[in-house]
Amino acid sequence: APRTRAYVSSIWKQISRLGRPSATVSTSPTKHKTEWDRVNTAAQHRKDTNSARVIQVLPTAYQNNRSIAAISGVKDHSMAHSTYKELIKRGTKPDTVTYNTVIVGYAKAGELGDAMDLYKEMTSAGCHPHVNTYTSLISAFGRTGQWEPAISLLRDMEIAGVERNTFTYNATISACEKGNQWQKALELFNEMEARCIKRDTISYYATISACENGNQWQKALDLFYEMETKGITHDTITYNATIIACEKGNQWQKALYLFYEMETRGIKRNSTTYSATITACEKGNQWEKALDLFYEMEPKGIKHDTSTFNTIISACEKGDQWQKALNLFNEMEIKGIKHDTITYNATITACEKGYQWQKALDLFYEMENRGIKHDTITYNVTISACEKGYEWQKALDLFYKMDTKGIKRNTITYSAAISACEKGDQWQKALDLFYEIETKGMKRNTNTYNAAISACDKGHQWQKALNLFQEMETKGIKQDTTTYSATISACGQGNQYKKALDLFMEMSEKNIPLATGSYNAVIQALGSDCKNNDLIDVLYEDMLRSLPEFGQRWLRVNKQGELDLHDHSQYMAQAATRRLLRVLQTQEGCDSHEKGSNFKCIIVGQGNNSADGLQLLKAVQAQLESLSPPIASHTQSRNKGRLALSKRDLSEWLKHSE
DNA sequence: TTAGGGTTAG
Repeated sequence: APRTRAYVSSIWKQISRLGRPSATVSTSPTKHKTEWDRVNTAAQHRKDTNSARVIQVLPTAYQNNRSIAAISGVKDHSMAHSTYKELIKRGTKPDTVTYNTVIVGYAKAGELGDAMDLYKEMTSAGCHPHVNTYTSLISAFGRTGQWEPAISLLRDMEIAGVERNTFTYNATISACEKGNQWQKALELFNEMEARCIKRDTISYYATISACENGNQWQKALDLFYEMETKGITHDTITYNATIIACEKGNQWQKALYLFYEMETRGIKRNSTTYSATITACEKGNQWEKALDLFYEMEPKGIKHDTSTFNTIISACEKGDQWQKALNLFNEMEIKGIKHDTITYNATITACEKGYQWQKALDLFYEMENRGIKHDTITYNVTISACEKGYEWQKALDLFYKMDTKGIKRNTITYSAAISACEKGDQWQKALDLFYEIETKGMKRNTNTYNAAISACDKGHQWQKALNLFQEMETKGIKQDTTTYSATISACGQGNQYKKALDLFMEMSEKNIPLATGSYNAVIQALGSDCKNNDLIDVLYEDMLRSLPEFGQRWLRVNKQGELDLHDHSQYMAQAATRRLLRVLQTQEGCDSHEKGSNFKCIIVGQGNNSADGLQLLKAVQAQLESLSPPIASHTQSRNKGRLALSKRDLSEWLKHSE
């Protein structure tokens, strides 16, 4: 750079020799698009319109090239570009060096169309591009993820007989990495060895990164350890890339291992290292570890900035720690670290997950006041937050506001809005939005279908739900647990218990994981339709076996005398109540009159699957009263979620049923 | 006289 600066000043001296331009001319470069223009203006300023003298400033191709290079190295490329154009207009013939220089200038500026035009012109003019010119072109394509032209340039070199070196290959591998072509990257990496081209740290780095992008953490790790055997030194960046590969592959322990290895090997950790490791912990549900790492940074002299805060806020969000996320958000304020769109998005997401729609909305509007830009993600998560809070109209307002604000919607936006309609019992509106997706040139995915099916379920449109379900199959869209649960539930609403049961059985056949919702849906369908309690009880037992967290609740029945019916639907709660009575009947180590005496209450708090807790409470109470002899029950005034059974009635019933 | 390759994060 100092050398180039010297060229510039020498050119400037040449220009000045013709008469120093006035201050107004020299200090306002924006007025002059080219150096040529500047010289001309200077000449005119002196009332010297003898263009021949002006041309003398840059008379030969040699000097032209120096000038272009100097300008493109020190100033901006657009200036080199226009200087070049000006020279060509004046009849200067470009030579190999001119071409190379200008192409590189274009490539650096990302003007790939111009660069390639010149590249073709150069080749047809019989001038050969230099290795470095190729490399810079490949690199420029790579930066925009265009791996195909990058590779084709590499092949062009072979045809033109231009020797390829480590730099060229590195740039091409990097292009494949950016273009998500990990196999191609690996091929090129192997090709280097076959052609005896030395691989260096960057070759490894670029290939590891490509594997990381392609979710090939194992390959990335292999390459990382291969470096050691080949005597290529690791540095902070290769460690970072490998940690990121482990993070993406959900290998948080491996990421952490590499993180600690850096310390023992004396390799400096920077904020990227911390951020990547924190993200790895976040993915492994280790938000506490993530926080430890975060607070370890400052004592180690690594400053927190917006990015590291963004990472840790996101980790707290993933760990369902919305309050911690908000605290960190406020800590930034105190420390004077700027919030950006990502900070807000992560914090809003934390609030959304914590069902804090009001806070989410506050943050959304705070952004407007502070001039921080909203983007698609901001809208998506805020819409979701409103949806979760049953504020479906607010959600739709935001959805439409995107139009006026010129913010693009994506499939996620639509899914969120459809879910909001579902919450507001607007199934027609939900379907309208669902069909709008394709007309806007976007693709529907599992989530959009799930949202639409759920809306149909809520709107008692079982036939429509089933149609959508089948449409997924014909279109090859993956059906997941939610898809099945929602469709089963819709079938239940439409008194199609056979269909519901078929779908439920199909889940196991297709290895689709069963969740509470799936059991809830099928039991609900059976309960409301055929009322086959034996079958329901079998399914309930099956659930206790396959979902251990539910099985564990039953241990509390004996230990604490409580039965927790959270997340139970109405008929599932009744199945649980029947099971409770059976359990109490067979309680061991008790005299018959003691059976059930330790039992305190049934917890009928509002579960996710009970739209209102009272419904569940009433169902269980009615069931107990329908027994013979009936069992009376009552809630405590301070906690409506706990239903206590009359001790006398229970003991009476147990005696009676012996 | 010219010219090249490397970091994450919602």
